[in-house]
Amino acid sequence: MSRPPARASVTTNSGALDTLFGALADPTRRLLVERLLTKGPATATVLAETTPLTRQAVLKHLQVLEAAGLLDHERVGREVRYRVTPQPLATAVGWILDTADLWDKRIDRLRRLPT
Amino acid sequence: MSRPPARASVTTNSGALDTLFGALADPTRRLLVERLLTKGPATATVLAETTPLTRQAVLKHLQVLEAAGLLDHERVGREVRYRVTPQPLATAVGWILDTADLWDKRIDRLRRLPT
DNA sequence: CCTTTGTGCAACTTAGTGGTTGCACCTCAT
DNA sequence: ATGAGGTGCAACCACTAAGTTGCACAAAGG
Repeated sequence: MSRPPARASVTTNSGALDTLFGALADPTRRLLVERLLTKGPATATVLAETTPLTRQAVLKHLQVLEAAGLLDHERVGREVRYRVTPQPLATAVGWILDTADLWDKRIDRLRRLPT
Repeated sequence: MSRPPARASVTTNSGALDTLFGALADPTRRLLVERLLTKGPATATVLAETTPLTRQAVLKHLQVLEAAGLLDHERVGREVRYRVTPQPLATAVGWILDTADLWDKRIDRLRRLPT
């Protein structure tokens, strides 16, 4: 028999947080987000100049960020300009705060235990 | 010449956030964290019973979480009990809030542009 | 002491990720 | 019309990640 490799996800309501945290897990991607926030929208080619990476690599990162909802793009002439859409960050904070809340409840429950 | 594959990270001050967000990017791991928070500390074997996964797989996840600083463990008899240490979550929120702050500044800067 | 229950470690498989290269295609300016 | 700059797509490679299996070792309890 031997249970077949179970690579499927365990939790059901997971997708969004997966891609979101996954996108933020890479330093290059966080850098790109910060870069886009401080210096404003830019194209993949321009962004690539500021990193040791190829345009293609940067582009892939931008696509990951966009899939996570953190970016969107707009075509101008022959350029494609990427821009930050930081509202999904609220989702991440949401989960973290909920989790922290669980922790608080737990502390609380422990506190009211009879010693 | 052909630039050799550059797999090194781009940003320098990255490690902690990398492992942290990376740890949170997996639904099983988030589930384990929540599980440990609601039901209290537990061993890998017990946790494995509540998932379709092997003990070994669960153990690996626990180790990833621990490497991210979200867990620690304590040996009792022949058991090893894992427990949540949620203070690194503050780090994650920290980065997100800083980033959101950049965004706010940007909005602000745009707002005070002459139209 | 011996059996049971739990942990620890290593090898292996498969899929995913981060990166490169090469080339085709579109847009703008001369 | 043609050349140059920018984008898009696909193939490919190396490494990591998520899972499995198998087995050896440690601690409790009869």
